[in-house]
Amino acid sequence: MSNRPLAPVVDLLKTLAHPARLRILALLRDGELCVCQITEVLGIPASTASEHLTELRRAGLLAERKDGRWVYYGLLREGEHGSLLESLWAHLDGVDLIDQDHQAALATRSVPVEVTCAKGRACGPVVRSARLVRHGR
Amino acid sequence: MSNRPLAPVVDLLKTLAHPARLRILALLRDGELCVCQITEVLGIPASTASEHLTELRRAGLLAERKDGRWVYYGLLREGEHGSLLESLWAHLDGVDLIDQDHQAALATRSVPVEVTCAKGRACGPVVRSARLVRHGR
DNA sequence: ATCTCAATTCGGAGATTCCCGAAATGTCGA
DNA sequence: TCGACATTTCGGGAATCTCCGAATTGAGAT
Repeated sequence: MSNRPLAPVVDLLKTLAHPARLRILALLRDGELCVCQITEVLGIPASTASEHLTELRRAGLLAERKDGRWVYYGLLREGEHGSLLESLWAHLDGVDLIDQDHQAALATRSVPVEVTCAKGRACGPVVRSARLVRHGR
Repeated sequence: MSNRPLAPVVDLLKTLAHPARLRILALLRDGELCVCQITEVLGIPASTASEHLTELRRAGLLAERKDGRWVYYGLLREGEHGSLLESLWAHLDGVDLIDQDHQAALATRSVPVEVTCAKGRACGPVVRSARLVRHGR
């Protein structure tokens, strides 16, 4: 049970150490969402969301499921990261942004995917308020 | 219990997401050490070690205690990060580098500080094997 | 007062991360 | 087959992180 490298642990933590990725993880606690839905809730470009999702999947935190032209991402709960995520939820509990995302996701989940995804481009600017900002340390 | 920003959580994770800082945290589980001892065990320049220690302290993970010209750093166990650290230990358990550090620290702890600190400069190159290497992802 | 040495701060070079628009890919529906 | 659209990949500019040697600070020792 030895001979194990340190790098994987560091990589996992690096993956977690980003606001958008934490928001995505928290979002998916309530069930899978497709990229366009996540894009809508987070208020970021699809390309950026896709990159974060790829990163989270590489870290073994998410699973992807393709359905037609939509790609759904869901939390991988069984992985060995379980305990770490559990304590992470505690830290995310009561965080404004996370709660707001949760509410926005409720709305998004209540309508068919087609509605949400078409809206982003057909209509005017996105209504979503919370923008991802670079934060100093 | 709301109105809490996300940034502090991200900062904590960023602080943890570094091999040298994880090694330091693991080292200090067995009790406080001074900067020169940590420098010795990790095999890195004192300035680098000092910067990592400052970062860990800023994150609320370490406390510093000054004694003469030595500065000792110790784990802050009571903080609200407790549960996160607990699951972190599990991830560090059985990692080679961490075990090696633990052994090296035993040796370092068994002699007075003066011996360890003087050795680094008086004698030839440091004997320590494990060097901190940049790791790809 | 002066020297020594542990520790920190500083300067700056190199590597990495982050982000977004543009282009590419793949699927559905007409 | 073609157009629309969700998603991914690509390019590259900007911000951040990381590291180390040099300079600085501060506390003991002489």
